[in-house]
Amino acid sequence: MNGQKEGLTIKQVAEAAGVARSSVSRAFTRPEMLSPETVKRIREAAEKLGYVPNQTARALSTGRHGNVALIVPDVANPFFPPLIRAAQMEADRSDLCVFLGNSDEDPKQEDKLVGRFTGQVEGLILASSRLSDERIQAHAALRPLVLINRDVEGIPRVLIDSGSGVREAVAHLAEIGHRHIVYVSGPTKSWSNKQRRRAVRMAADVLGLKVDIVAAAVASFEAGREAVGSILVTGATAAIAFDDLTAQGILAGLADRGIRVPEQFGVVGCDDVLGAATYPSLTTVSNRSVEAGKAALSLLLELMQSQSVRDVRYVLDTHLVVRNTTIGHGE
Amino acid sequence: MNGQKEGLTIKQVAEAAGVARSSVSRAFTRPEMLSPETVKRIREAAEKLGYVPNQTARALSTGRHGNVALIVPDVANPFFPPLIRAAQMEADRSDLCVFLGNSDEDPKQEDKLVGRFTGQVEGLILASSRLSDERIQAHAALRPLVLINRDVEGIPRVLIDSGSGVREAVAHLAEIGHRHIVYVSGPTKSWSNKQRRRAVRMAADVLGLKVDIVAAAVASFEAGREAVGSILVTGATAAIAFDDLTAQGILAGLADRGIRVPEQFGVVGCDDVLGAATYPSLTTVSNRSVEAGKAALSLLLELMQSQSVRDVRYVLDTHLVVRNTTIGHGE
DNA sequence: CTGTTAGCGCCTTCAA
DNA sequence: TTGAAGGCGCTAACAG
Repeated sequence: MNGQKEGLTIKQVAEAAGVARSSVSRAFTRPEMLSPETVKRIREAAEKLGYVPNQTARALSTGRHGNVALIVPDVANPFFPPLIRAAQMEADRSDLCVFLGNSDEDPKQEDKLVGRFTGQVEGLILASSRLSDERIQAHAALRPLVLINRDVEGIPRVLIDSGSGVREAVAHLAEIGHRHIVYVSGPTKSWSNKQRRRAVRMAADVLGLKVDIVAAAVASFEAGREAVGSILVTGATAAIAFDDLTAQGILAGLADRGIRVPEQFGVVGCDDVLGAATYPSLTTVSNRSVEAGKAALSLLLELMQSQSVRDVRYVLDTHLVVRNTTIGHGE
Repeated sequence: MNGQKEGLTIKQVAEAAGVARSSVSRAFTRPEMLSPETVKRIREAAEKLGYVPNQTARALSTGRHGNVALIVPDVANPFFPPLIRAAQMEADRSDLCVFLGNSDEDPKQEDKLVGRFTGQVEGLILASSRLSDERIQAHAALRPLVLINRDVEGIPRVLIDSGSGVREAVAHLAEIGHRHIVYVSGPTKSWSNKQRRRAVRMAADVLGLKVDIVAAAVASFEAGREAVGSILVTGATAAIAFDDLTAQGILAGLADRGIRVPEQFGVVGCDDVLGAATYPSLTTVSNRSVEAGKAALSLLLELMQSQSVRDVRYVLDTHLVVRNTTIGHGE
């Protein structure tokens, strides 16, 4: 079974089955146009020979390749793999092959990849694109194109709203008695960081909590650990970190000073990248990246079918996942 | 710039430049066959029109697609993203597009993916393949094929030898005073698991350590946590886990029981998937997955060029990364 | 150096 | 329902 062979074409199958080449073609693409028995005969002959239709020839003739491309800034950033996987699985259900591109956070590289893919795909997904609005629009004019976490008017997009989860986090902290918290910010230019910081500010205002901002130059374990000094001098009793990695760093810095979590200090991460796989397990904001990947691919499929370029803006809200860095086991 | 257009072929470029279609083709694929000025003229005409060669047509005619495929069991398994990224970057240097496949740990699915890709790629890489030797050999007969972490004779392969790092781990534990350790095993059918278990056994024998094997049904945080009971009854004072996730689970289970790490019990992980980003940071065995991805792609490139099917077996050794779950900060 | 001429393997009108 | 023929866009001999 599945003994594919080289250089095997419809021609040999046609001869073996005693039909014309066009019938062989139809037996695979439009069996309803042929009598059931002819289809059967052809399929059997094909099977016996180990014939497999040549995708490339098919694509050249129809313009349909059955391929899509997904480009991300960094495959190794733990935020993306689940998203990639979800998109993959969804593509699989439609028998599509997916090209993966790694832009390395570089607009030039991303542009190059799009160009390289565009000739052999029916559509693309750009996740957290680093491209300018203009370039995105230019590419979208050529092929169906869906954006993830990038808000360009007129281009179908899937947005993860971390604001909703962050607001829940603030409410949760208020509820368990915190009156003064700090937000440990990430990259200042990041869209997500701005969104999160603003959400913390607004929610804290509404609930009458005092909030300070502490900057962690970059989003990393070490940055979080080093920020602990600044965090503690504010007098706050809990911190919401830009992401989980930073939060883990804060946990380490706290442990260095013998401060117990969650009894003496509460910590909340963002993106739920570690799951429950740390100890103590991190209270964090869910990321919905799986849904985002799946939704983006579904959207792309729709786009590919009906060329109508509707202006879709699909927003996924997030929620707080309470684990053990804000409330102890017993409560 | 880069204003690609649909339905633009060599024909229009040929007319615009006043040459034959074959010259246009040559201007792009073999400029050295044309006079420099002709090349220039053609290229300018192409540029002005926004012409981009059609990859599909080219592939049909030459049999070369410029695509490769990489199939992994689970994109979201943190072991793979760095590997994928490395392969990607390497492919990029040769202007290759890479298809990514997720077999979902399922041989059938993997076989399906290979079949779907095989028609439009020049070669494939199978990472931790779940396929039978026979299927792998069948596929390798059709196209250049490189294996990662799978040892099939006659098929070029890149192997990460966790054995060397595991031996270092055992030596390290012996050196800091442990006399009785346990290996917490992962999936029994896994090649890596067998390799690691054997390495522990052998190294322990050589050093005169007592070693017990405790099975964690699957490799996961929860499995590790639940294994702690069985671990403790053996009387061992340290554990080497199949992977980092399991090790984290063990850490959690130990903490549940108030057992301090590393003072009362030592823990070593495998694969260095978390980096130093946990607290206490995990002593573990490096994974070399980046090198593996890069090497696999280089190997594939060689294979694709010289059809000589040499029996390459490229082994990457690993090393122990000592952090804080075996030795405290002070030492 | 450059033009002419066949295909690559398949799909798809158009007739029969 | 089936066959014949042309073409998708490009490359690769073969001439000139």
